[in-house]
Amino acid sequence: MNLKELSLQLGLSQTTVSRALNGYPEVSERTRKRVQQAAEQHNYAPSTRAKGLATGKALAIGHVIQNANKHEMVNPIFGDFIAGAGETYAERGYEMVLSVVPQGVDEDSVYKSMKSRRAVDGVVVHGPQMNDPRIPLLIDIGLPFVVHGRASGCPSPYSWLDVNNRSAFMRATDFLFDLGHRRLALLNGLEEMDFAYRRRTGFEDAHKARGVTPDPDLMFSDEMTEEYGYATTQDLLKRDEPPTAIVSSSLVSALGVRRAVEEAGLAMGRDISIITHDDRLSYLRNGNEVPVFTATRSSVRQAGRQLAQMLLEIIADPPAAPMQTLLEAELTIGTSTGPAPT
Amino acid sequence: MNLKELSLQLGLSQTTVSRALNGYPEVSERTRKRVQQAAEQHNYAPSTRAKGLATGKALAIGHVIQNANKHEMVNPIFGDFIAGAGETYAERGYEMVLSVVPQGVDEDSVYKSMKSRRAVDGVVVHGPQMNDPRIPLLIDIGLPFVVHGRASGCPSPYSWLDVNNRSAFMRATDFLFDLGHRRLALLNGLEEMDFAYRRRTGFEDAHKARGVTPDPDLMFSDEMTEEYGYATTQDLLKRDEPPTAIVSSSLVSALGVRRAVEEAGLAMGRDISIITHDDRLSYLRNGNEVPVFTATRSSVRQAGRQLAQMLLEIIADPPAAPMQTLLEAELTIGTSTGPAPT
DNA sequence: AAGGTAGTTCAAAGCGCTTTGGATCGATTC
DNA sequence: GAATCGATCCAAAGCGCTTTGAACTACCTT
Repeated sequence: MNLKELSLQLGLSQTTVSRALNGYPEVSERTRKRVQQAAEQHNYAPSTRAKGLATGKALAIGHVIQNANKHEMVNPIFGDFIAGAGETYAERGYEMVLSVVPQGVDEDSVYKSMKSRRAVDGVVVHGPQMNDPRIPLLIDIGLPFVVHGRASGCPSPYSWLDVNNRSAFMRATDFLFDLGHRRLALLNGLEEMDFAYRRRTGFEDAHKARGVTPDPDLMFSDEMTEEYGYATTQDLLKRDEPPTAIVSSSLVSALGVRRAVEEAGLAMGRDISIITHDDRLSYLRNGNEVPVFTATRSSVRQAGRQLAQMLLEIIADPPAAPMQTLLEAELTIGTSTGPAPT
Repeated sequence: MNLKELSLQLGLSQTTVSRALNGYPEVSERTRKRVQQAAEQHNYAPSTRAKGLATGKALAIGHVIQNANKHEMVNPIFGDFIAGAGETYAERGYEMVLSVVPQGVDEDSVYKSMKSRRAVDGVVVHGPQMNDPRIPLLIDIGLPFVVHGRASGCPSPYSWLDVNNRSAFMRATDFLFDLGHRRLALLNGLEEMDFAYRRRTGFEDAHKARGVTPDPDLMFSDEMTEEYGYATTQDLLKRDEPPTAIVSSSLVSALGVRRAVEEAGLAMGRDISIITHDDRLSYLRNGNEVPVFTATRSSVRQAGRQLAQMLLEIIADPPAAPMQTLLEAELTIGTSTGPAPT
C-alpha cells in the first residue's frame, strides 16, 4: 500500500492524505480521523526512502564501529550505549545506522561516504582518542556530530557528552587517602584513549593535593580484560611493598583483581581496598542491590539516551555554540574498601 | 554533488554516468574511467534514498533489539555478533539498521513498520525463544529473515544459523564422564531461550547414554551473570555431596564459578572440574593463547558474518527451501578439568 | 549503395513521497 | 449583490536516482 493507492481508496488527493498524516492544520479533523483509520487498517506507513528524498532529510543517525584496534575488540560498553541511544531514536522517529569499518579501510572514508550518500543526518563519535582526527574531519565535511567523550588537544570546539572522569578518579583516590591508604595502584585503560588520560590525571592530581608523588611503578595501562586485572594484581601482590589499594578503570578488570586478591588468601576491604569504575552495563552488574565494589559509577546507557537527544536537537536547530554536557559519576560505597591495614 | 551536476560537468547524460558507475557493459572503458575519476574527485556517491527509491530495494538489513526482558538486559553477545554481521554488510554495500524496541511497544509492530516503510530488505531475528511468535509473523508479512538460533516448536520451516548446542553440551558432559565424574551440575541460561533448552537436552542425553539419571537438584537456569555463577557454586559446595564437575552456559558465569571455587580453597581441574561455553567475545577472552577453561567454543562474531551472508543470498535469490546452517562447537581443553577426585 | 551490426549515448518515464501555488465553496462583510 | 475570507482540498512539480526504448555513430556486408 502506498500513498497513491491509499488516497484513491479514500477518494482524496495525495496531498490531503499526506497532510492529514503529518498533522498539518489545513485538514479538517473529520478527514484526518478518516485518513488515520484507513492508514492503520491498511497498514500504511510512508516509505522511508521516498520521504527522505522528498524532505532532504535522512531521518537516520550513524554510528561507526571501529573494528580495527588491537584484538578486534568490540568495546564492551557498546551494546548498552547503543541501547540507550536507540531508545531516543525510536521515540523520535529516527533510525540508527551502524557501520562497521572493514579491515583495511580508512575510517575517514566511512564518514565521507555517509555524507556524500546523504545516508544519515548526523553521527556519533565513539571512543575518542587524544587529538582524534575524526573531529576535524567531521567539521570539515560538515556532518553534524556529537562525541561520546572528549578529545584532548582538538583545537576547534565541538559538541560532546562525557563523564567527568578526572573528578571521578580524583574522588576515588581521595576516598582512599581518607581511609589512610598511601600506596595506590592504578589499572587504567589504553593510554591513547582520552578517558584513560583523564582518569590518570585525576588519580595523579589527588596525589599531588596530598603532597604524595604517584609511583609510576604502580600505574598500568592496557586493554581492560579480566586477565589484565588478574595478572597485574598478582604481580603487585608479590612485591616487597605491595599497594594497599587499587583503582581500576573497569569492572571487568576489577573481577580479575578480585580473583588475584582472593587467590592470595586476602580479603577485599580488609587487606586491600579496591575501587573500580562501573559503567552499569546490563550484563555485568556490580552486585544486585548492594554493590560489591566501591565504585565510581555512571550509566553508559543513560549517556546514550542523552547524547542522542543532544544530536537530534543539534540537527533540528543548529546552535551557535557547540553543546557540551559533563556528567558526574557517583561514588557508591561497597564492601571492597576499608581502612588501610596498619 | 549529485548525478545531474556530475553528468553536466562531464558533458554526458545521467544515464551514461549512472551506467558507468554501476558497471554496465554498454559504456566504453574510456568513458567509464573518466566518469569514475570525476566521481572520486568530486566525492560523488549516489544518494542511498534515491537509489533505494529507484531500485525498490532498501539496501539495508534490520536488527531488532528487544529491550524489554528482565533487567533491561542487553545480550552480551550482541556487540560481537553485530560486528561480524556488519563486516559482511560493509563488503556488500548494505547498511545495518538497528531498532530498539521502546518500552511498552509491541515488538511485532516494529517488524510491521519496517515492512510497510520498506526500510529494510530483511531482518535478523535475535535470541529466539521456544515457539517464538516472531517467526510466523515474519513469514506472514513476507519480510525475509534469518534466525540466529532456532525456535523449537515452530511449525513452518524457516532459515536459521545455529550452533549445535545439544551436541556441544553432550560432548562436554561426555568428556566429564570419561574423566570419571558422575555428579555433574548444569548452570544454564534462562529456560525460555531455545539455546538453553537444547543445552539442557544435550546434558541430559549424555547422562542417559551412560545410564545415569541427571539430578534435577543440580540443574539451574537463570540470567548468566557472574553473581549467578558465584552464588550457585557457593551453594553447591556447601552440600553434603557436592558435584565434582560443573557445566556452565557462559564464560561470565564461569568466572563466578571459579571465584566460588577458589574462595573455598579448592582448585579447578583438581578438586572440581568446570566446562563452560565460550562465545569468543572479544572483550572476554578465555585466557590468551592457552585457554583457562575447558570450553565448548564457537565464535559468535563468525556466526554474525555467516548469517549475514545467508540473509543477503536469500534476498538476492529467494531459495525454494529455507537455508539452515548448523555450526559445531569445538571442545578446547583448558586447565579447569581433570579426573574426578576419588 | 543499401542494409545490417555492434558499440555508445541519450531523453524521458517512473520510484513514492512532500510541498508549492492555486482552486473551490459556503459564510461573512460592506 | 459583490467582495473578502477562512477552511478544505487538489494538480503538478520536484527530490536524485535507475532503466526502458530509441537514436546515433562508425564499420562491415552483400
